[in-house]
Amino acid sequence: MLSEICLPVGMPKVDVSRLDDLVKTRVRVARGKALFHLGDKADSIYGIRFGSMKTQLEDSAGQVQITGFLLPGEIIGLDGLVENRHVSHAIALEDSEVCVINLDDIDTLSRTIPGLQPQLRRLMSKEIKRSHQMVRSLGALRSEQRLAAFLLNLSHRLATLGYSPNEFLLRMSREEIGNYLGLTLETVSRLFSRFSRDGLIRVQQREILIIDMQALRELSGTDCG
Amino acid sequence: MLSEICLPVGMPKVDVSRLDDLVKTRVRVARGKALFHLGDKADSIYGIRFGSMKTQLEDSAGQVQITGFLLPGEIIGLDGLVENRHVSHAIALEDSEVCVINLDDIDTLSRTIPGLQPQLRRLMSKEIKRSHQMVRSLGALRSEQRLAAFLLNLSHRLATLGYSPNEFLLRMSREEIGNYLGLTLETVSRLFSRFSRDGLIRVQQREILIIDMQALRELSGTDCG
DNA sequence: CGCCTCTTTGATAAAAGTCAATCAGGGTGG
DNA sequence: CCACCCTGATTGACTTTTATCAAAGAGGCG
Repeated sequence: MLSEICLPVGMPKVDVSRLDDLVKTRVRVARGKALFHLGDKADSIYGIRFGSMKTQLEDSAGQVQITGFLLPGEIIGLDGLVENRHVSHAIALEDSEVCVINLDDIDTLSRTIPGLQPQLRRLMSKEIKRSHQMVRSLGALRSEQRLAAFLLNLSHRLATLGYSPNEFLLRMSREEIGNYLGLTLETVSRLFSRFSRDGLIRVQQREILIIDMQALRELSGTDCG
Repeated sequence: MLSEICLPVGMPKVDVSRLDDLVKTRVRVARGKALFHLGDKADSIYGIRFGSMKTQLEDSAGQVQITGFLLPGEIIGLDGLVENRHVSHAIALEDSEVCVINLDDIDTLSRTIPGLQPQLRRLMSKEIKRSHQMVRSLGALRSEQRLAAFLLNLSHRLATLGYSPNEFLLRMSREEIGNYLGLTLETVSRLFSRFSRDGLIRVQQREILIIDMQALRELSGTDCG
């Protein structure tokens, strides 16, 4: 159950009990607080149990680039395993809880659970794929396409979690969306207004109601992303 | 030696001979030809031995987004391990050779070589990190900063390989650079001309001579990227 | 109530894209 | 061997997109 949240894809049932050893620790992170900071020692990765987080890079001048918004079941901290130092900050968008997966424990357990390493590889590969999609979005799409793709992607992930794909609450500000999508907050706001005017969505502050999913898809020029 | 090209970072000497088992196969790829295509079965990753390649996404409309330019010693195919299907194309920019690393072999060998899985994890984490840097470049930097960072990054990687950091040959067209950086080929061309006019570089077709590395660094507003 | 943060909207400016015309090299065939 | 052609690169004129600056509106909370 817990394991399914943290390492969800395709494990045989028998192994699940042993997998629980992996996720001994849970950590709560209050809204606005950091799970880890750039430079922190990274000997674990984290699976979100509930809540939502953002990860962001920060350069020497203090300028920030958000690289992801994470939902329950998704894994955080995969970019810190090069030198075992986190290269980004992970900050909670709302009160959240994560489970801690120690990497040495993975290596130990993987001696008796052959499927474990390929499993972790899949998770890392998925993050690479996601990140490449992000590059595509920023490199090839115009602002309205990016925002449409962003909404569809959120919608899709929320649906996977059993929530409504049509109606949801944004956990991030216009500024954070803009930063993530390489746009200014004003542009994001204007696009929301335009989508609303064109009957694609209803938007009131952070509440989103998707009215015309198909039109959004066509606008985004992509499946999700 | 060969192993160092393919899995280069920090392995104890004793293991090297066994690692050679990993890289039994080498493949040559002629300029313009693909090492693999989107949708191909992905049971291996590839280390570039010599030459250079690009990886690119392609959407249903055929539009392409280049996600990376790869040099010798770098690993290709890490984004295909989710469903064991490649999600990108890998195309040689010049006549190249790669070594093939089978993933099942990694899992088998890792039972006797404990450092192997963490090693692969580092490689994957590095790709995630690189990709996040790319997101930052596309999301937060202006065109001239992106191109400056691109040149510095190439310079740095070539220096690591023992080549001159100041003088090198671009293996990709203006169009490919533009695609990669989210710019048009005209913008890339204009920027090269401007950098040249401002005395930062000398450029003749695809030959690049970096004259003022420090100024490029300041322009890019970053260390490398 | 009033302050504070977030959001919306407008006017204007800057950045980068588009369209179009040359220009330069490299290779091919006469 | 040289002219020509084809691809890739440069440059210019103009347009579109998006950012910037500024002001006002909406909620939420002390």
